Amino acid sequence: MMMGLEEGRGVKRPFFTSPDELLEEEYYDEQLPEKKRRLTPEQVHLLERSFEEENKLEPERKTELARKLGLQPRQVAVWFQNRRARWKTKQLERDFDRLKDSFDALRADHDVLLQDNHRLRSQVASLTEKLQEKEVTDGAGADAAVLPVDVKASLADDIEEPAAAAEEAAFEAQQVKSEDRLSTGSGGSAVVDADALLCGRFAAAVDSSVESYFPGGEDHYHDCGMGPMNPCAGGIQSDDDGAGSDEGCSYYPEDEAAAAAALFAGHANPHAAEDEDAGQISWWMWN
DNA sequence: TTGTGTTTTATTGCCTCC
DNA sequence: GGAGGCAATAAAACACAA
Repeated sequence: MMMGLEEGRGVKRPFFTSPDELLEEEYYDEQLPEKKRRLTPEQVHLLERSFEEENKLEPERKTELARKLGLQPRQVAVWFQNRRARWKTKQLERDFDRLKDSFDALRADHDVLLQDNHRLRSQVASLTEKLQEKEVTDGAGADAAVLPVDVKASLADDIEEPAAAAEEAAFEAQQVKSEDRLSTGSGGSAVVDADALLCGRFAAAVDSSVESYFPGGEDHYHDCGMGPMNPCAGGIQSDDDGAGSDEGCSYYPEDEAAAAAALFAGHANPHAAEDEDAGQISWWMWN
């Protein structure tokens, strides 16, 4: 069915003929329609420059470019379509890397705070033990002068409660406090508050991160980098230019942003963070 | 040389906007 | 309803290791 060039014409044409040659020989008009041909470096360069200026193609610009390049207007349109798709793919990879870095940093922060939590619990247990020994040696009634009864009861509860239950309480506290993270909280132990605070920080960081990655507006795709040299993206460069000039924005629509935020918010739960190796984080982040 | 993976060009079908 | 955009996909061209 598919006939090769050599079979069809007897001559194998080099792929990188110049635009002039293409024009002179009415190259594409004469070619077998089913054979794909790569564009010349000059053609690609001009197309890239045009894409940097504006990634969408008005009809006049399309015909003008096609005339300059010796291509069919349809080919120019297809090139722009594919170029937008490549740009979007790269942007997706950059967004993923940024979010992963943010998550890794927050997880490290969380781990440090969990260690602090554990250390402080040990201190509380040790001090309470000493207090109880002192009660025994000093006799009944002396403890009233050392600590109020309700404080001692609270401490004892904290010590006796299993770690998992304490963290559950921390998560619940976080849910309550997440709406007012910066207020000076009271009620509940400082240890638990620290954990809850972390959850709040995580959620706040995710909130701001997601907000920055998925900025508001009806059309992020066009607002961030897909438009003509917008300041957010810092301009669009060709892939050959290497690093992303079009970093810093996402093309995610709002519903996808919300989904990503929801996934992150799920990990404001310390249990989820601890179990993440087998949990949804690993699924989302590394699959 | 050949097998395989990647990139590029092009098509198709669906969707949205005017 | 037509034009144009996008996602998914096919297929040719290319790169490269064995």
